Amino acid sequence: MKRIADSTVRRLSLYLRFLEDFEQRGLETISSDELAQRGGTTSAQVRKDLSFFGSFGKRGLGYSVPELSRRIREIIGLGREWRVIIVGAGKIGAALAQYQGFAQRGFHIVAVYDSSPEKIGRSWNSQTIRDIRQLEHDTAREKPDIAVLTVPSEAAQAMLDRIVKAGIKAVLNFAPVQLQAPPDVTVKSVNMAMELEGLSFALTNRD
Amino acid sequence: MKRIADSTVRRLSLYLRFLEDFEQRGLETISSDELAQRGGTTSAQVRKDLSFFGSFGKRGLGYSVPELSRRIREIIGLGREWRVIIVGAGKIGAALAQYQGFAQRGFHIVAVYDSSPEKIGRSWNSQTIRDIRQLEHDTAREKPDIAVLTVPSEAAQAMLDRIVKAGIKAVLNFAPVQLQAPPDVTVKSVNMAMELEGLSFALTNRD
DNA sequence: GCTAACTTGTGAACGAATTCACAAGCCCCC
DNA sequence: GGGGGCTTGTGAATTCGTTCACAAGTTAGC
Repeated sequence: MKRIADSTVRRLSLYLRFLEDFEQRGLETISSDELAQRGGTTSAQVRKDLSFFGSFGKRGLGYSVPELSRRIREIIGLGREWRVIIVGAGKIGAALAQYQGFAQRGFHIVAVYDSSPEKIGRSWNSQTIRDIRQLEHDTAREKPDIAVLTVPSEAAQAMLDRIVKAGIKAVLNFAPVQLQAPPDVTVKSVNMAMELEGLSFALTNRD
Repeated sequence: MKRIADSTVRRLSLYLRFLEDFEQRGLETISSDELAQRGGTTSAQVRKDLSFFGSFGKRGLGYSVPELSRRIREIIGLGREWRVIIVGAGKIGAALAQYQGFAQRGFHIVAVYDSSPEKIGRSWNSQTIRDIRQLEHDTAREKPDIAVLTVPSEAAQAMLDRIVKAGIKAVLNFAPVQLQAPPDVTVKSVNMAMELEGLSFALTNRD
């Protein structure tokens, strides 16, 4: 299959959100233009994005909301449940663990780890915080799909190495550092500091 | 000035982090290639990024770590303190409010707002949570530069409109929705759901 | 069944961002 | 002080992503 741009996948994700909204309101069809307006893009972009995966619309009419919805979910891989572990039970980990949006989309938190003796054993939103030393052992048995990494920057690379070695192929990193991983492991980073600096730049370099 | 790509600014932010690291370790000079390797890019990319703003290096030698560091800080606009307000005192807001990385980079949280009577008045990491109804009044007086938006999705657009009307020109949004703002207002979004779906896509569409 | 009004799907044109490739400059050592 | 070994800065080439533009298909109304 032709390589799909990251930006395309992000937009699909966005379209899906609108489609679910439309679905709930009982709307039957939607045009690429309506989708584009809500997503802040163009109708050509929407059609191009979808065309990488097939042709889902009807000329003259638009797209069937339930069908397109289903198709995008399928493309993104939301048809199944994903098993997620959270590594690092700090403030961000806490916020994530109880964030409802995850479960809704099929991302189920199956374990939470930390290294601090005060935290290990404490209960946390229906999860007991486990000792990080169990990571490899648990992973071999429970086969999580995705690791969310919320440890301090200094520890992030070493922990990623352990996660990779344990066989997990997808990581969402919250530490504000650049991580190195083998090519068969996908790492996405959420870097608030970087976003803030983007704002700083925008405020500083106005015309 | 020529328009600078978003990706360029993000990389500058990244380089700066490495430079600060080098600075602390007392290193004097660094080459574009070393910077590139840590940042997961190429030396040509590094040099091109910098060349938009001037020529800071010495041929044959590389870049002076302290000087380049200073220059990038200047470019990004980190020479001054930015006044930040947090709108929405939920779990994510809490995690952000106590995140030390912000203050280190000159982003100072000057106020936290919420609409819930149980939260208003409570103290929170050296800030008292204020009534959201004060937003316009406070903003006129305290002139914050940046608003961090951590309210539920349903409330996000309406709150953004208020923030914009109050005269704030930069917003960091954590609600997983697409927001509309006038062109003179910069909005950056951190969307964890979207990143997770990116991972789902990557796991699903392996070769 | 024909026409008018729409909307999709997609090659082609365009534009933006990255990579290439090399001249120009600097340092060190002999 | 001249040569060899580096490294920058930058036009040119290339790759990648977006937008244009239009043929082809669909629906509705008459």
